[in-house]
Amino acid sequence: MMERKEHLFTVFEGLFKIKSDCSCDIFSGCGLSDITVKQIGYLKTIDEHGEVTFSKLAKITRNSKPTITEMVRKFVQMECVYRERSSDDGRIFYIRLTEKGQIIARSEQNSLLKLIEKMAESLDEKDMDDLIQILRKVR
Amino acid sequence: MMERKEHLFTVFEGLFKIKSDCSCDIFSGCGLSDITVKQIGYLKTIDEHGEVTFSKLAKITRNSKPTITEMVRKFVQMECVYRERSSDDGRIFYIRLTEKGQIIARSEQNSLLKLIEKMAESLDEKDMDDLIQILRKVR
DNA sequence: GATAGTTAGTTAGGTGCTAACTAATTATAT
DNA sequence: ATATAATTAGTTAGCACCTAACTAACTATC
Repeated sequence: MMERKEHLFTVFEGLFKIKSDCSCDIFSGCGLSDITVKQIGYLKTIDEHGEVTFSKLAKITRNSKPTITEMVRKFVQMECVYRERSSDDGRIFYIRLTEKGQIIARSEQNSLLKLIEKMAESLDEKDMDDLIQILRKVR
Repeated sequence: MMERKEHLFTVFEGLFKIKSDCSCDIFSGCGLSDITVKQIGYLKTIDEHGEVTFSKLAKITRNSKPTITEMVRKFVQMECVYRERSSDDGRIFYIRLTEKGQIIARSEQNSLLKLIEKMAESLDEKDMDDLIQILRKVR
């Protein structure tokens, strides 16, 4: 039993490594190797709330409006977001993710997808079905 | 095939979540919920090099000695390391990990181990063997 | 004299704040 | 309908704190 655990450990260690490498590739592919965890978190928040204004983001993240202004300025500079003026209210700007911003915001899913792709390349359909059946039992 | 990938995605998403939660538990269990990625990295470096002095750590990490002094001061404060004076040379201090420091340094392995334990609880021996056989094919 | 580690002072960048402001909208009075 | 007061959206300026790192100078030890 101990040996099985060791083998499992080794095998999963490898999987986690692959995913981590995919993640790094995503960031450096976007020219953002040193983006911070906080910044990624904020991009995810913007992604999760489709229609987000400065005031709304300030409320969601519990930050002040000037903080959001500065953050968005940086993201614009990094080409992760852009401002879109509302047609209904001349004061309002929506914060929109660029293509790059979306990639970063979804880096977690994207790197996991890459891992799944890699697995699909190496495994046949039976293997995958078995894998799904087995792993479904883990809570 | 697409459906299999989706199922795999879902199942692995769950596994990654479990591991991530284990990781967070480890840090907050040590009273270090807000330890930085850099700090964890340095503790790992200290862990990997058994016998490490200030000069050596400065060399390994490509930092200046005062930087190491300050970093170690913080880690001492966080109760992650302690200084051990060399008996051979009064100038030399070894940087040693405390129990807590070791836990943090090995948080990656520890959280993965917790995940493996959790899996061992849910799976019988055949399942585990199958799992190992299947996942071994992934490169 | 050379080396191990420390202290003093500094810089850069991330993260966040308050106070004050402009521009735009809404509410109210006439 | 128009004018004015009040409110709201977002910005600018200045500041604070933190992490991470540096150089210069120093003390202790070999």
